[in-house]
Parts: sequence; C-alpha cells; structure tokens
Amino acid sequence: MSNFEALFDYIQEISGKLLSEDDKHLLMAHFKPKKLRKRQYFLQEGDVCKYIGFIVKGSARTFTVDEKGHEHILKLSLENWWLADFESFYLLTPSRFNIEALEDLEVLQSTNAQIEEYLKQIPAFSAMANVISQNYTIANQKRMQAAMSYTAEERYEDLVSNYPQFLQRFPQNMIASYLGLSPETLSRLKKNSFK
Amino acid sequence: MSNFEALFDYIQEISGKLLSEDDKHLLMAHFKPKKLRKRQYFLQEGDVCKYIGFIVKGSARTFTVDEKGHEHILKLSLENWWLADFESFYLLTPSRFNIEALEDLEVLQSTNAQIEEYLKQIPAFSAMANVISQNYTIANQKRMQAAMSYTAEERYEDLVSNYPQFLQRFPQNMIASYLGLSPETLSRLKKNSFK
DNA sequence: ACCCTGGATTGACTTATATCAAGCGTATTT
DNA sequence: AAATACGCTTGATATAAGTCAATCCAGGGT
Repeated sequence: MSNFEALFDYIQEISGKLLSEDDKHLLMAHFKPKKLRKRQYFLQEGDVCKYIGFIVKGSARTFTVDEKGHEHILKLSLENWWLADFESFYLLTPSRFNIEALEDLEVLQSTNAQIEEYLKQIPAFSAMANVISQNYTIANQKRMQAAMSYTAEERYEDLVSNYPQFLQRFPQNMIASYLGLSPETLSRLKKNSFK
Repeated sequence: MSNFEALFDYIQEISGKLLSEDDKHLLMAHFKPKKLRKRQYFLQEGDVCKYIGFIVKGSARTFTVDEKGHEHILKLSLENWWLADFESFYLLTPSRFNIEALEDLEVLQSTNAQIEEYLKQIPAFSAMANVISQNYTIANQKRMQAAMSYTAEERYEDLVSNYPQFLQRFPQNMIASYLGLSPETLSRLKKNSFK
C-alpha cells in the first residue's frame, strides 16, 4: 500500500488539471510501488532503464564512473522528482549511468509503454509532461550555463540559493561531485567564503 | 518568398507524419520569414525572447557575457535547428542570453501563442515537438556529462565525431568557447594530439 | 593593390583546482 | 562498548588551463 496521493497531488499541481476517479484507477493499475534500501541500485550501468520512477520518499543520485574509477554525479533527486536515465528509457539502449538510493527510497515505477498510454488517456498527465519538459529544458540550460561560465564558488552559491534542501539531505562530498569539484576543494571554498 | 519546404520536410521527417495542405497553409500563415545579416542579433540580453526561429539557412550562436566581459557560447546552431532562449520564450522573462548570426541567416519565426495553436491543430507538429523534447533531454544529459567528466581533449574529440560540421562552419575561437576553453588552450590541445 | 581586421599560434607566466596523504570526530555495526 | 567505516578538514605538491603579449597569416573592403 504505497502512497499514491503524492503522485496524484503532484500531477494535479503541475498540470493545473484534476484527475478523475478513472484516471486515478488507471494510474494505480500500472504504477508499481518499489522500495529500495540505502545503497541499493535503481539502475546499473550497462542495463536498459526499463522503468521510470516517481520518488515518494527518499533520495537518489545518478552518476557515472570514468576510466580512472572516479565517480561523477549528474543528478541528485528528492521527493516528487522523476528517476530515470531518459536516454536509455526512451531509446532502450544500455545506460551509461548508475542510479543509487542515498536514503531508503520509495518509488512508484512504470514502463515506457505504459507512460505512452497515460499520455494518450489522461489529459492531466499529458499536460504535466509538457510542463515538465519545459522545466527540464530551462533547468538544463541554466545548469549548462553555470557549468561553463561560473567559478566553483559561484556554482556553490547558486546551489545554496536554488536547492537549499540539498545541503540538508546530502553529504558534502556528494554535493562536491554534483558541482564537479573534489571534496577537498569544496571544503576549502566554504572556509574561504567566510572571510 | 522564403523556403517553407525546409520546414515542412523537417516536421514530416522528425514526426514521421505527413502534413496536409491545410496544415501547410496554417504554418505559412503564421511563420514569418526573417533575414539577418552576419553579426546581427536575433535576441539581445535583457529582451524577452518573443519569437522562436527555425533556421532555413545560416548559423548562429547563443552566448552570455560575464562580469569580466568574457563571452561564453552555450549553443551553436545550424540549418534545421530551432533558435530561442527557451526560458525567456516560455516564461516571458528577460533573457540572459544573446543570439547572434554568425553567417547571413534566414529563419522562419513564430510566437509562443502561435506555437501553442500549432500543437493543438497539427498532429505532425505536436508529434515533432515530443520527439524534439526527447532529443533535447538526451542531448542535454550527454553534454552535461561531457562537461563534468571529460577532459578538454575528450570534449574536443567528442565534438569532432558528433558534430564534424561545426569544424567547417565555425571559427576555432567559437568552438573553443563552446567547449568552455580559451582559444589558446584549444590551439595547443590540437597541436599536442598529433603526437 | 593595399590596408586592416579577425583569427590562429606560440611563449612566458599565473592561477585554480586536483591529487596525495595524514589526522580527527562521529555515526554505524556488531 | 569496541571496532570500523565514513565524511570532513588541512597541508604540501602537481597539473591543467587561463591570461597576457607578441607575431603571423589570410580574406574582405575600399
């Protein structure tokens, strides 16, 4: 009995439309609750990302491992975010990413085929998808700009003001990796910014 | 009499659907041809991006200027690409970007309100939008990963294999800025990679 | 044909960030 | 409660890339 209310609320809020009872039953029929314990993997590099997950509770990171064995975090995800490697999910290609629970994680997951169904059947769902797509495009554009034009310190300040929750929920070395910094550099940077 | 055929072909190819004669007339009614000479601006920082443009001919760059007066290129665009600051275009906020023609440029441009109309009225157009949205998401994910985990040299090689046209069409200092490098660094990097 | 501008290259030097290594405190496991 | 692992900090050093400056070359404009 996972909490579908979080998903319903989210869809209605983002789309600005209401879900009918039929809509809700359709969603409940094919979104499957899944629980992962901290450290468990939602997706492993090399596997196809068959499911997209809606985070009801907990957090996760999406990361790659380079040839030298260094990890790079591309995404940190919290409640009410979607979890997937979209490239693999859309194209059914093996993923280059790992997605790992950073805290005990509850998701509602569904397949691409089923999502396509929802897009056709549920107006609120399709409206939500359009809004999300816009938001992603905007967020990506911003993050890309930040990565290219900002100094490490500016990127950190940006994160502090835009995602203050991250500081509460994720250890500093994860934040560092997300910002493209070594943990040492982030530590020093914070110390210096007090002056 | 600008060339709408390029736009029609593009929509049909990406969407996998055909445009009816009515569809085409609708598109021709509200996409306005616009020509810019090299160096002219499609969008200036501080203005709202009222139009989205489909590039029929020519090229452009999207860039910011930081406090030190340094330019950072976020996007290089060629024929059959869409030109806009999506954040400003969707939200009607003043743009933080400049979009400048790098070669004489022919676009077909339209407003957001009109695009919404097309999405409702023209099935091929709406299918195209979904495909583009997927492609953008995938491309952004890749570029972000490249920016975070790759060395300058790997990013350059990536560009050489994925966008070889860029090397033909854009001067090296623009490529450098797009890769987040100084022109000097790119020059040296190319020299060394011969060894 | 000439000038002039923009782009590319090269050298010398500076700076930001990574790397390696050690030490410390706190939470987690058993 | 002891043992262990994890995360954070700090110092010393290395490295990649940026900056500044000079030169050279080619193409476009007059």
